[in-house]
Amino acid sequence: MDALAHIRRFNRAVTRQVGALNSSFLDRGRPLGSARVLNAIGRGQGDVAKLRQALALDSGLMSRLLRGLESEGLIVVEDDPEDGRRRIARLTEAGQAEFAEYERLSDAQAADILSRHPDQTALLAAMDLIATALTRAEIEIVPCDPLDPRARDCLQHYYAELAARFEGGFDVNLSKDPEADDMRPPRGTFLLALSDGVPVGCAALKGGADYAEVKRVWIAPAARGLGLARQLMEAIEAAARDLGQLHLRLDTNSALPEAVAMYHRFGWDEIDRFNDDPYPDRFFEKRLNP
Amino acid sequence: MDALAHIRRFNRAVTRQVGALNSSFLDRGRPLGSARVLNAIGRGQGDVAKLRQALALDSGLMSRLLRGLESEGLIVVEDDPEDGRRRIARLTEAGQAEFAEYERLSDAQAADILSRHPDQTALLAAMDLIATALTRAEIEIVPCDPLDPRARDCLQHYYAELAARFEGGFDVNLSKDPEADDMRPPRGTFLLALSDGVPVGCAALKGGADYAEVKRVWIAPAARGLGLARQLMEAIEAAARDLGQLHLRLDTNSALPEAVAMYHRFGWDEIDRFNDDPYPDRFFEKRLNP
DNA sequence: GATTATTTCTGATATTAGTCAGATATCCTT
DNA sequence: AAGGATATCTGACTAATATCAGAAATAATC
Repeated sequence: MDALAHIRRFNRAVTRQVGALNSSFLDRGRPLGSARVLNAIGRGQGDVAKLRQALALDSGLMSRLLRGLESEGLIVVEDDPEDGRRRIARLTEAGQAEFAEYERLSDAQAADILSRHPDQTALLAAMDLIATALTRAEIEIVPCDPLDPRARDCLQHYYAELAARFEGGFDVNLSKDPEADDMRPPRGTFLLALSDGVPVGCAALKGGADYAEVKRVWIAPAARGLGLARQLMEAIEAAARDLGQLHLRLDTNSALPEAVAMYHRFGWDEIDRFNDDPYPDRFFEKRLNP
Repeated sequence: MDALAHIRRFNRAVTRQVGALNSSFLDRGRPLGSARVLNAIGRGQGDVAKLRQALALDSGLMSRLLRGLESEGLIVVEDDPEDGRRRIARLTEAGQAEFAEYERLSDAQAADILSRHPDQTALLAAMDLIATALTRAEIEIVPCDPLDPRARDCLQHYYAELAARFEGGFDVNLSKDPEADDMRPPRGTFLLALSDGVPVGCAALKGGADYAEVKRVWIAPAARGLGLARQLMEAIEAAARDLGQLHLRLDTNSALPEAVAMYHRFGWDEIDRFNDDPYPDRFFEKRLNP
């Protein structure tokens, strides 16, 4: 049985699924085009130009769809204060209610899919893997507060993975957990890799007097092998330069050979132990050009 | 991060994917409706009534789409000899060529998706898991020749799994490999579980003089937990009844505890060793009512 | 054999989606 | 300040999709 047969089967299965979702959307009595626009606006895509690009719509069609939603009282379209040519759409109260109904429909469908498999964790992992593969070009790296729930989410996965891979386990309380303030501007930063809003990786820069430390570099299993680590490390270095931190250090562990190999590959120099944290046994530094 | 966010992301990713596939289909200069009908016919859905149901089309629209394809010379629509009201569509030679082109387009896209992830095995496994979950209601169990490539495919997976799970490995040549003839009517049968044409499980009945043996019960990892084993075992028992084999036996191994538990659960009685095959160490039998 | 149901087909019509050309207002660059 | 680029909007048009009503042929049922 060749691989293509499996992909064809997958394509047919999800095509049906998408068709079912679309027709359930039509049950709300609005053509699919309008529904798509309404949902995109509800999801924060208010900028009409971006909206048009995201939905690949002709400007004429877009304009008419907006007029339609406007006359239904679901949206208002206002001039962009920063650019008189552009316009920005936002939901009215009625529009928000309608958007919430679409979200409810979509969530009900999602719950239904989830209920179709006994191993929901495996199903979610499979979905993540596929969604990441399909949207790999669109992973964006954004700064984020280290206490943001999405950041906490990444860190929990990170700690859990360390606990699983270190022989003696891992207790974050025994490690030198950086203060959140050290990972916020102007001292440092915390970066999140987002794929369609879902966090799939993180990395932190912890500011210090003599040097800055790179911490908490983690990539979701579903997103490994896509070159995301390089993107994150480059973003961290760029952030360090912006903050005037040109002397970087980090520590890691031999139990994470792919991390050790990665730092070597990315031009880090291995150095002697520079702290007394009980977990790391490998230490690196890198000096940046201004 | 809750599960629904992950599913929504998956939905968006595959919706885009489906959209891309659809628009690549449009590159062949035929509206999507016609293309869908042509493909359904090519995949064996010739019966116009079933076609209409499968694609959820109005009878008027269906009729016009068929006329369109007919006037393009891609299909011929003939009366159903068994029911004068019904009609049956089939591809002409030109239609088959056109259908093959669509398959090629779809395969090219499939190959492209596959190339987007470094771990293609994991990606395929994830696709299988999802496709199986989405189409679980539509798994069909069909008899099949034991030498059919799809059967060989299942058996290879089966042997590989035994090799991985038995302490000393597994060599099919040391085991009593049933002759293919014993697993064909009228002596026995070989059943395949198909999900949209892809084999996701198998089971064999090997005919014998005193009793028939159930062999080669295997479920693809992606399809486990869906109750497929019960379906297969019930189908095997039904086949045994049809063949007049009311005394069934099987052997298995303690290294496969879920199999042992399953046979107990399905009403099999554990008995003493009844053969000298080196691999099994657990033996079962079941007597069927006629 | 009459009645009812089913299947397909045709005609009429409506809605949705997609395309193109040009008008207008604004922004950007020089 | 002028010219070119960009964003939106409107009008005119085409194609595709969807819906409805009824005709014709056949099957199923009583």
